[in-house]
Amino acid sequence: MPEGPSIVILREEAAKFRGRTVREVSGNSKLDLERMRGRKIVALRSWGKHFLIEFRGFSLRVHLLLFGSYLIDAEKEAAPRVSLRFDNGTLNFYACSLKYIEGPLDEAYDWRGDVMAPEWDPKLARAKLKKQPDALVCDALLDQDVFAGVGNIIKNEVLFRIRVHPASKVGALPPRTLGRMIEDARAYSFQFLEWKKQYVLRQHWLVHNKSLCPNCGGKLARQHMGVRNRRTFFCVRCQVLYPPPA
DNA sequence: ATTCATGTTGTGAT
DNA sequence: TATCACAACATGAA
Repeated sequence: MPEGPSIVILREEAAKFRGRTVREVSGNSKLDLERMRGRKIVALRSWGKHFLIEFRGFSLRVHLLLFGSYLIDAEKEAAPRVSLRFDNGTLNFYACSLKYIEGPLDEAYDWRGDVMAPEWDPKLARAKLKKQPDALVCDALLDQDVFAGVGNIIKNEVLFRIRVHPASKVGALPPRTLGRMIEDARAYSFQFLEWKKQYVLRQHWLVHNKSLCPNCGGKLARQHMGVRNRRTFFCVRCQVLYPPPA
């Protein structure tokens, strides 16, 4: 579920609850869920992997983490972390992290950092990357402060699409290559969104969870890499390492 | 049956 | 004080 494009789908599916009043609330969250009862939803928004239910004065932030899920107008056996009932349906979240955001969302979030947002600002991303020249690109793409919404699948696919080795240093990328990484982080995220909506995302993976390079036919490398130590799939022949090994 | 993974936060050690 | 490594969370797919 949980990369940025999937949260956009959630936001679109939940849009029918905008303007609706919470009639019933329940769930096993430790938060004071009662706070939402009787309150009207001002907006349903998202920032990166955060799904935001905005009320007047505060918002509920839902993060699906690795295993989280949701159901609209449906239930399952597992106990919901939070269940919101409206006159026109229900919104259920399972195995997720909840948090209240106090005050206006525009003060809590910089929408320019969300790769899925209309406000996305590639120049700002470049400026942030300039401050971490020693970071590996496989870590930089997962940095939610730079690329909010990018997750491990998008990371792997983008690096293959731009033919950059995941262990490359941010500061060693030629400026045009860095520009392509920033551009493709957004472009592929929207491609991901379209494929996911059509239920054909998985079949379009080029390297993620794959064993052979679609470009040269060679065996893909698979290793846990970077300070985040996440699964990384790449082709040592087709993806260029910056700086080049000595 | 067992392992592992689209992710983040908090804790305790260094 | 700051940084780091790891545990915890929790569920379905392979």
